Amino acid sequence: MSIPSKYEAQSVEDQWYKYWMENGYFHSTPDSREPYTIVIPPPNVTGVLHMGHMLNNTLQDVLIRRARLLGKNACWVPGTDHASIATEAKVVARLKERGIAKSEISRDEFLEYAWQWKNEYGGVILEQLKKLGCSCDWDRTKFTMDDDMSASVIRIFVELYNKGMIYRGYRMVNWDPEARTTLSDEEVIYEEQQGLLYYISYPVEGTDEHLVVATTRPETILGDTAICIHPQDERFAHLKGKRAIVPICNRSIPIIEDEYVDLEFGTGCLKVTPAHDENDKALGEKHKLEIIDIFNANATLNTYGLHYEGKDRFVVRKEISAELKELGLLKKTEPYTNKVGTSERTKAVIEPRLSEQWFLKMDTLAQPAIDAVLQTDEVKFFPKKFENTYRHWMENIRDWNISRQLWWGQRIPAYYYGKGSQDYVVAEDALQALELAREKSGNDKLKEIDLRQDEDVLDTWFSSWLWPISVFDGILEPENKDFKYYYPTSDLVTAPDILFFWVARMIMAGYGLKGQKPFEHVYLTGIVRDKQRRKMSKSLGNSPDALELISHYGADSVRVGLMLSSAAGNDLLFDEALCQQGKNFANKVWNAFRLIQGWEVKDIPQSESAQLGLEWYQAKLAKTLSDINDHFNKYRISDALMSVYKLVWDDFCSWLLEIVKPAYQQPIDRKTYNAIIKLFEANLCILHPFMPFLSEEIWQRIRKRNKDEALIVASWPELSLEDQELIPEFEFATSVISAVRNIRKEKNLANKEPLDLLLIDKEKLSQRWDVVIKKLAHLKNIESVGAAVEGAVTFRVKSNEYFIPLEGKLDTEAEIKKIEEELQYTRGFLKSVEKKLANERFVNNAPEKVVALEQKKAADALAKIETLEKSLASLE
RNA sequence: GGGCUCUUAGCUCAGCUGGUUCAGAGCACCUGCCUUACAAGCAGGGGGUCACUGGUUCGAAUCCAGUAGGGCCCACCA
Repeated sequence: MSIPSKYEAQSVEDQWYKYWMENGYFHSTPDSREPYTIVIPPPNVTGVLHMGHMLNNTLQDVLIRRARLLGKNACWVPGTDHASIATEAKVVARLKERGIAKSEISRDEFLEYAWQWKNEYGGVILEQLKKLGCSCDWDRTKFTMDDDMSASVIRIFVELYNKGMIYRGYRMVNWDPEARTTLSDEEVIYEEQQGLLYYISYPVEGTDEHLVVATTRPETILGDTAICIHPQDERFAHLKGKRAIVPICNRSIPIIEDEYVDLEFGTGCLKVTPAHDENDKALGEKHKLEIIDIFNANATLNTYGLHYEGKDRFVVRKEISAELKELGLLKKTEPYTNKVGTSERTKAVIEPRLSEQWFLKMDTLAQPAIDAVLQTDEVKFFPKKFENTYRHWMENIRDWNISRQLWWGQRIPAYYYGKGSQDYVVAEDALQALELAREKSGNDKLKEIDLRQDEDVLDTWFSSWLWPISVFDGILEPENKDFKYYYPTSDLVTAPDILFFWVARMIMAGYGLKGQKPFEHVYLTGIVRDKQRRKMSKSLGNSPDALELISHYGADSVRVGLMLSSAAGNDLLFDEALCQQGKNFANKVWNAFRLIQGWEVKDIPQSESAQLGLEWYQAKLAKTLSDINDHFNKYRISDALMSVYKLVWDDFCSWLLEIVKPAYQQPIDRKTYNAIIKLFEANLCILHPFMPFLSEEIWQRIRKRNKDEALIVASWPELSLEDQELIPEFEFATSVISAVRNIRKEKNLANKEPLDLLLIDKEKLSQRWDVVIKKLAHLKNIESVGAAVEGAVTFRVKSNEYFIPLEGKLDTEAEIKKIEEELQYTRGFLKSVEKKLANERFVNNAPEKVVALEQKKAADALAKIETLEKSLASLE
């Protein structure tokens, strides 16, 4: 049977995924084992796999696969998010393509379209995760708008309302005129924008004076209801109590005084537009000003816009400034950069708008969530630095606007029965609502038809914040087996940009609703960027197609590429070369398999070198394994991978296999062979979380397996840390080997030309390594001698001096030079050490151990100098 | 404006409570090799005043202060 010399990922990956699925290895049910649970950060149901998902989900899969190998009951719950605003926007756009406007159809019709669309295209991303190798428990797949999930959301809304934590408020909110909905503060992104500061002149009533006001938004003058000056501002003192005329609409407005005004900024005069600015609204309330809202929902002007009615705010900005200029009321403009709020989803410029919305009180929810992270450490962040960010936000938290003027989502379960502002009830369904309404109104004759349910839906995050609870049905059935077993979950892996949106809120929900943390560890990934540090995004077009990468390099290689440079919390500068590195590694492992697979096994005695090599590798594996476990415990995933990488490539392939490898066409002894297979299996097991397909493929082929055996459910190796002294011994041996190789290269000697190695052995190191050195350095013979050998090339490892007799090829001058250089360095080194030791304060203050070490350094250096001087003498 | 954080080899990063695991790793680079597991490879090698300036200390990449320059988060100055 011939095995291809290149590993072909494409031909095996799908097959193994299918095999794992068919055997139910991803599926988890409660049992006596310790649970290990991850809930996926649910991607948008209409989303497609991008690099961020790949990073994020590879990390989760690495963790979940390792937990499975460690014998835990690993459960990774997948699912998708309904993403109300994003999905609704997509559905609206699609309807538009078909010539249907949202305004023309009913809510029910719209929802029907939306569901249809969701069912057709939704969940593509989950299929893509399978290509990546994600071992999710697909039987548990959830969608945030599944019936039970929605029912959970509604129940929590009612519960919180009844506790008085949810209230309605007429507030200034962030209005997205494109999506025509409000947004929470977190969904607004402030961007620096180059704009203009317009200086507009307002005539003062009854005088021929003018007041000049600086504004970035001239179109809002039509909503002005006051001009504000600073009470101490002498420039305007004479205008106190007077009124000004708003240009164009010629409305008379009061000139008010307030210390809020910054004397230094602009002209020291502020126009007040309570309907369109948070601060102005506050001023308006304080001074009892009229509120004039000049905008429609889509940010065109309404009737207050006069001749601008129906025109967009930005169009009006241009036109109105032109008109003002014509009227001679636009004194000047100057360039000005300010931060403009934009919608995270639609990128539209946010319009502050006054409206009736639902809010969730956050202060009581926040406190236990702050304590859990910062006091009790019940929830731990990796990396820790995000705890500061978290604290900052949590301590300044504001009430959460949870209503959205959309249709796609959980409809707010508030039912109105009358015209009064308090004529409503909140209930899980219409029937209960009716009962409550009758009670509250005292009107027994109310019928279901008299009830009008609130038109708004809930913010998407109002369902996601329940995710770790609701996926296990912990809200509707709090005592169910799954919830009690899997909750709280173990690890959460997510990007830091949703720390507030999601992570913080889940922690609040966990404590607030269940009195328990939702997860123990939060691993915050970096953001995937391109080589120029730009965030990878669809619009920039700098993001490679995830599936193309997989089909080109294989899922394992892409996973390795991502994991190699993904220190927690550090941005990942993605470069396809990383995938190539992964692919090279896959091939390396594959070829190790090919080598071993090709050996003929015979019952012959084991060689000394093989035995020694195996003992050493055992020790090395144990050490590396403990390093790897330590890395995992600290969530240093890329370090863990690098340790595996070096273990397999350097220690296993480059050293061990070379040590035990039989000569060409020679058989290998059974004992060594069996040991190698076992060690290879251990390597594959450690490698499996990172490269599940390749490792399973080789593991299954390397020896005969029963039907119910699979690497995915094998056991993580456990090794004792004995015989660790073999490691430094081996390092000594490899130094000798490298030195010989070096001389071969310098002297241009063929690799396999047998050489003699003589040495003056001062290190008292066990000579048992000679067999290994002999084999790997291609030596005829290793022999101890009493004195320096003439006519030989020399090198030193620690205090040992080695000679390779090379008559004819010896360049005495070069040899002398080499020794002199080494001598010079060693003397310099000795001098610095002696200087340190001569320093009384050092000797008196430094710990004994450190002083002893320095003394040893000095002694070693002295010995080496002596050796070098002797060699030099013999050459000259 | 407030808070947090970073600056170590060409690139990406390790270096925990100051002292031989202190100057490291991977990649890239350079030089030999198509040596029957692997050229997606093997062997060898060259790269760094640890951002700058002071301080503490017997001793600083590591602790402290300041300077310069990045990054992130928060914040309503028109």
